Amino acid sequence: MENSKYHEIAEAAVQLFNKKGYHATSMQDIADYVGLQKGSLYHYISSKEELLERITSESISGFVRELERIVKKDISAKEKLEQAILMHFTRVTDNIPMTTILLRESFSLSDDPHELIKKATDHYLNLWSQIIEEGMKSGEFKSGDPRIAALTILGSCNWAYRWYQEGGKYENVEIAKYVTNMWIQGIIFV
Amino acid sequence: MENSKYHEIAEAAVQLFNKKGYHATSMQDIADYVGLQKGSLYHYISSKEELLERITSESISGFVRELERIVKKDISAKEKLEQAILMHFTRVTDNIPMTTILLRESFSLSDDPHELIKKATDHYLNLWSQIIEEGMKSGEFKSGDPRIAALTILGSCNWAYRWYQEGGKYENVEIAKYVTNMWIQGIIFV
Amino acid sequence: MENSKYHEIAEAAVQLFNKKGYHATSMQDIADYVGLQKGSLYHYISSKEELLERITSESISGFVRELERIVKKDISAKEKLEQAILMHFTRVTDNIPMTTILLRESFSLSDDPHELIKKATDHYLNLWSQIIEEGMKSGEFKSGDPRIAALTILGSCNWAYRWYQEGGKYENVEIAKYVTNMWIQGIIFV
Amino acid sequence: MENSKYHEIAEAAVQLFNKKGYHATSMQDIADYVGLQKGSLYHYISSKEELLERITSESISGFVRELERIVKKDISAKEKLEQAILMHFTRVTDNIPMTTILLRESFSLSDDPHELIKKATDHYLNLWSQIIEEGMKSGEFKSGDPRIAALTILGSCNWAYRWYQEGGKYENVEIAKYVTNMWIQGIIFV
DNA sequence: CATGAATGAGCCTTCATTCAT
DNA sequence: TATGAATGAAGGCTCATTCAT
Repeated sequence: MENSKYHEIAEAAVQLFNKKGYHATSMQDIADYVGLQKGSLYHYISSKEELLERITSESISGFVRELERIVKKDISAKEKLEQAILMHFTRVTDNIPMTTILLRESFSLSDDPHELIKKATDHYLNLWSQIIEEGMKSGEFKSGDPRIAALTILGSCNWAYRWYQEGGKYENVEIAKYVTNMWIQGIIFV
Repeated sequence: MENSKYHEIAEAAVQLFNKKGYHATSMQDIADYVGLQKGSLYHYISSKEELLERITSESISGFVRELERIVKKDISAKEKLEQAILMHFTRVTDNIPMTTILLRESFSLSDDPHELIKKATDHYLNLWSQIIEEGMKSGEFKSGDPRIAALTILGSCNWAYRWYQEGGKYENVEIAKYVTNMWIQGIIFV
Repeated sequence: MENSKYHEIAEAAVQLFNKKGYHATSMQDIADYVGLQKGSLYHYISSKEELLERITSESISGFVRELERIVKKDISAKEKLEQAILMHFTRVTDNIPMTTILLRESFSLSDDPHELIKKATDHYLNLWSQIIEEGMKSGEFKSGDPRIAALTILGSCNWAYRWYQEGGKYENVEIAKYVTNMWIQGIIFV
Repeated sequence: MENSKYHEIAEAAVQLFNKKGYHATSMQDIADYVGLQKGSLYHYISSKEELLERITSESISGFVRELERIVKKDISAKEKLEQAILMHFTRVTDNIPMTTILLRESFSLSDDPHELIKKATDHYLNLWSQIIEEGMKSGEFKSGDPRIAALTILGSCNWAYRWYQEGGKYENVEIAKYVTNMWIQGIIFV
């Protein structure tokens, strides 16, 4: 209850950073959005960059948390990959504004916080690679470079932050399944 | 020879926009990079935004030009798709700075030039969809939504602007072939 | 009390625009005058031009307001003309800086605010013409073109912004009466 | 013939200073007008201000020259005044751009050249005052302050630079005569 | 808590002028 | 003469942040 004002501000930042970009959003914009004077924002946050830090780190943490859960499961690599793609794609598309900020704006962080995001992202990538490597070793997947495979799959899902629109022809889960299928079986008929 | 100063400036912009981002790059930065006073830049360009316009539109034009060449060829849809992926991936990775600016900064353009980029991008996407639709109709490809397939494949290649590094373990062409393979045949053993 | 800073700024602008001209006055000059940083001025105004707009429109409004009062009176055209000349001349000379800005700088406004000033000025001229036409119709005044007569009389008074100096040989009201007399009776002995 | 380029430049300055104002006119504007590069202008002039100096001093000189001719004539003060008003009004209206610059922009000159214009203007005013004083002494004119009378008459004529338009209802000479009449006889029926 | 005045650094851009060619 | 590259100072304005009230 007490933090509610902070969350209003963070939500304003999410919406505005998403829409206009981090640099193009002013503290004035945020203050207007929540109905405060811009000086008052500093009772809740310590800087504009802190907002970006929190948004991006919350965003990446969510991805990591979910993937860790999947990795730990006692299922085949193929099933893990299916679930990972499904999770990642729906998470991107369920939360376009935050994901957009994570993917497009985190490089605007200054060195230290940027490093934190990069580390989390790296960890996330490692979890992906692990799944794929597991499948390659077990013979489920064709052999190849697990890291590059992971990056490629991730890229294909991440990109959705640029094109997916709610209320379009398909639900995001449908698309997620389609994408999963493309990855698992390829696009060509055997 | 005569335009050389303009090209120096444009090149400086490419490097700096890539490294620091469009908003975080000042005209002073560009001037320092080329060894002029910042006022002097305006003999060669009319505004900072014009630089961004030129860089992004040159970048997208290159992709379009190459893809149009492929689309026109008298080869199977599968071959077109292979060539398209190869072309797109290598173009992204051969020219990381420009592609980064196209993909990350073009949304900082103001409305009119932004619209131009969006139109060109749309056209590019249509060409991709066309190839895929062709393959679906001919029975080469599994049926599905061509546009979503195109966006997914594109995303997987675009993302390389974030992770590909020259001088790494593999040449970009090798990776491009690997990615093509994953898309064509899937990641799973039959 | 609360607006006092805005008024200080406006007053500074009046003094400086009068003395140096609108273009030759910088925001720095104004800031120095009121003892603020130039960026701080923008808490009170939205642009340099806005200052000019307000000054000029306030100035012309005063003239219009006073003349409307005179026009409505139930007195002869001759008396109205006398009062109008007296009012206009003393208003010009009581407030040289503002009038100077109105007369010398309003053409520096951009199109839309300039149009507003021109409309108000036109209205003011029409009121003058009305008085004169009235006198011509009633036979008080020699017949002629009322608009040109009005412009000529106005010019003779306006010009005082260039030469009248407080503390000179005569009070402005004395001069105003003299000017009125010249207009009413001419300069020649009958 | 050789000076023709200089005169082109001066003419461009007259047109542009009149239309946009001295400060709002750039050397680039002038260069464009005459079809040179702005650097090339400096083969003909030494500075932007010099242009303003020449234009204003040429303008005031013309007025002085003409009035001196009138003052020297062996005619009555009344006739001199009539001729002076006619001359001044037609000169203003025959050459609106130059007169506009003289009347509106000469205060933008820096101290020394400004002083020259002020001296010439003062001399011009003295000639007017002389005529009027002569008439007052001879009993032709009502007695009063000759300088103030002169300034008032001048103002009424000068103002025409703001409102007179060629091709309007009346020729400027007609208006000049009307103005003369108003001054000589007053606006009221006896 | 909230305000809003104030800061000070920085931004993009303009411009009169100079000068080597 | 004419060019056009280059300067360097200045201009109006924005903005994240601070702080007394």
